[in-house]
Amino acid sequence: MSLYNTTAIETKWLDYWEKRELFQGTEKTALSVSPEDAMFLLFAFAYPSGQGLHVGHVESKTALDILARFYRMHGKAVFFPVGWDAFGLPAENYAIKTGVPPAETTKKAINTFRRQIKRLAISYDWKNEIATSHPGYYKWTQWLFLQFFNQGLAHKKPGLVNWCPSCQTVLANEQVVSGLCERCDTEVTQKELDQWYFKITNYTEELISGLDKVDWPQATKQQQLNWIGKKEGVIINHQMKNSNLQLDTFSAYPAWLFADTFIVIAPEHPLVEKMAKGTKYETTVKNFVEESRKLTSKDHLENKFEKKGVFTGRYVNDPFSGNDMPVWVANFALMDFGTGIIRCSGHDPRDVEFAEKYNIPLKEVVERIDGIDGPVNAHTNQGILIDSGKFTGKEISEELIEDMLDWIEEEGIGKRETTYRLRDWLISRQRYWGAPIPIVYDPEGNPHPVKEEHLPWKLPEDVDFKPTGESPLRSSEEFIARTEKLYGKGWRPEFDTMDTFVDSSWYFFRYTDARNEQEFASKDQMAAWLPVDLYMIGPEHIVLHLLYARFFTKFLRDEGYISFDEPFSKMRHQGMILGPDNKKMSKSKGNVINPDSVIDKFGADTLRVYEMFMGPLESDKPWDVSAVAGVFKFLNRIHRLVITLNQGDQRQTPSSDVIQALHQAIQKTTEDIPKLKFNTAIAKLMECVNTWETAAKEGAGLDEESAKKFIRVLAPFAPFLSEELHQVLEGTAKSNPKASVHESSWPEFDEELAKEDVLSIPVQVNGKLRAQLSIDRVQSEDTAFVLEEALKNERVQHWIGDKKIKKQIYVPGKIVSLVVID
RNA sequence: GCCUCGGUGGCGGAAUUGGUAUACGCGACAGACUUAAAAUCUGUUGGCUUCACAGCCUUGUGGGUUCGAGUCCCACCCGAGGCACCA
Repeated sequence: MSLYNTTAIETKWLDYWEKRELFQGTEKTALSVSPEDAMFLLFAFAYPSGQGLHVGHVESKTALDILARFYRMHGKAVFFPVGWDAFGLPAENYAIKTGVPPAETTKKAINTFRRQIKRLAISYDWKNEIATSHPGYYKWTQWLFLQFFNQGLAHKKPGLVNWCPSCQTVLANEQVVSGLCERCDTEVTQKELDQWYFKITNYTEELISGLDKVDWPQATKQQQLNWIGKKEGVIINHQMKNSNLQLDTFSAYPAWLFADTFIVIAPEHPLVEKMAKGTKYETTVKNFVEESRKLTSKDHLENKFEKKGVFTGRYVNDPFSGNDMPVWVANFALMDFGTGIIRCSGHDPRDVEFAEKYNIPLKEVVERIDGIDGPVNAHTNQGILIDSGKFTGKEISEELIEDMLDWIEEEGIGKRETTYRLRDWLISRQRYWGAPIPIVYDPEGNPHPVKEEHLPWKLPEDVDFKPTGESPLRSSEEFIARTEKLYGKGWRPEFDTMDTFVDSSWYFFRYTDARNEQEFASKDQMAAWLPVDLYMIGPEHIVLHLLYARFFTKFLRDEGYISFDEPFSKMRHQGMILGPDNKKMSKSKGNVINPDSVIDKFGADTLRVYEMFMGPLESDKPWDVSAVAGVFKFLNRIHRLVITLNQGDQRQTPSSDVIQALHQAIQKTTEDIPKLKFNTAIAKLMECVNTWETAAKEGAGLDEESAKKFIRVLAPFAPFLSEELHQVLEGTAKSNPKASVHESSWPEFDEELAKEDVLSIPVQVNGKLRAQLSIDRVQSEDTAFVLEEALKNERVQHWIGDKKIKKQIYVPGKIVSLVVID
């Protein structure tokens, strides 16, 4: 038996769909249906890398494509757009090496992706395609920047920033991973620079509470919360002796405040220099600060267990004990947590380690009640307070802590405070291939927004790509001349470009109205489609992109453009597809599977069905070369069954078995597809084919009408084969093709036909399975009858013997359970 | 250390949310067709005991609840990911 010709079928129907412009230009279709029938399916748009499509892209794109086709067959309006996160470093780095402009490389890469995606029959709406590097797109990225600027949410400030010496640019906190640059793994250093920031921290509380409104994986929500890092505690004010300086400390464990005996301050803290000035410790302190500034974040991590510090020569008054507390500069105090200053006690193992090293006296104020040795710490924070002023003798509890905080506030010693890990978003990048920040400076150096009529504020082309540590745009004569011509002599443009995460924070708005030249998107179009019904995104984008996109959404709501406040109602992540060796695919390991070569060998349908059949969408799964061939076999069996059905005069009268299998398959796919459980849906289709094949051998396979239903259910998974078979059955495959199978409607299933006629009811005696009863479905409702049948059963009788039946249970249609006693 | 998700045959995985554990696929073994191989087709396939009928065991480990637990509860072990000198 020969195999069907995948290439011939696929080119034929691809061509036909393209001519028909199937599912293209769908942006207005939401207007003709009720809002709940408008589905916006969003794939996290990709960076068009020179490597082309990999099998991981295929998985998530296919999953969404199946949903798109499924919902269209249900008469819903589906919006399934495509675009490119086209600005970014790889194209620029390539330009540095070869001199080829990023615009060219990017265009080429997009063309490759487009060809590969079309081959897969992903039913994207190509008429609404976008690319962030297109002036028609970044004009609005810049316009949005100006809205933030006008509202005071984009501002320039000096500060210590993360600097990647290899990429020659600053990085956001989010782009530094364990002290290394997220992209190139170079050690990140600190640098003092004037940079642009977005005030995402204005929305911190809302970024937390909004998570309750969305259907996202729990782990994703948790990671966002970790990143925001909310922590409640108390700020205590301290007056410095012989000085007008005041030190504020942050404490998350107020029960120990009476135990604190000394204070440490972070080396980067601006007060360090001031307090040491004029004391005999000035030089020691200065040297220590210098030394720690030189450390990269990675050094810092590697030295993490060695605590170092120096005394500043200063004391503060302790509002709790009334004693003097020495102030130390220490490397374990972090500038970006709390206030950068800590009160230290014998209850924190870290403080203890430091104090013992430098012989600083320690104190404890909690008497343990759990009988364990050693001081009470953060994990065993219970016991009775001793030597704690008016709180002595009280047991630590939530109420006690509230009382202490009330007292602290009444006494004016300090006040309740919540700190966050989240910082404002640094968006300046000293790179070429990004959207220019639309700001110009007057001769005095004051920033002014670029006028709206000058947008898009175009990225100049006459630049030198070689990295110098300064923005490449500085080398553009055209850029400077343009600014002077439009704004006056002595004016100069901002030379930095925006972080590419700015581009991707609003692309889903643009999709809804991609060709609008008057607005970033019209309110009507956004209201018609948004929020996104399902967002499919890799787990690697959980923190950065999602946080930023949510921030943009909340801002645009406050500006009155939209009325919702969370952009992605439902989100799911695809798992990673691993190499056959169960390891992450990588060129160096030589375990990369190329989707093009799989298509060449087995066709796009096999690739799609295999990837959906591998296992649950969200889990990581290894590639199995022979299982791919198994899927191809499955599709060939379908092809054979349908082709022989249409040949000769062997008209089949389907057996009840095969009709039942068909209705079960329709039912299962109807239920599983919206739940993204594609693997079990396909398993059911396979079972149906198994039954069909057996029945067909006896002349009792599916009739033509039933076969057509099967093909329609198969269509979202295997769009090419199902189109071919659909047109074969319509008699239109060779010439004059008719309406596509993908325009047909989803078949209904008959629940009665899907049910088994005779049920096999298991009987348990004392919890052990002892017999199977065959009961007619109608009779299975009759409890008395089934129990009687069970007791009559020979095997059941054998296990009961002459023992007494204590209890008998029948769960209709499921199981009989008998309990006997000796 | 904290948070999250997991642990089921040789492998990928299924199990209607407390009701026949191992669906479906891969692999393996045996057979048919063939000079032979490939392809295709047919059977068998969790473990142990048994000539067989059949019985016992089995969802990381140990307890518990229940007529009944992969599923619920408690304790622990292992793996993956995230956060972390976080006061």
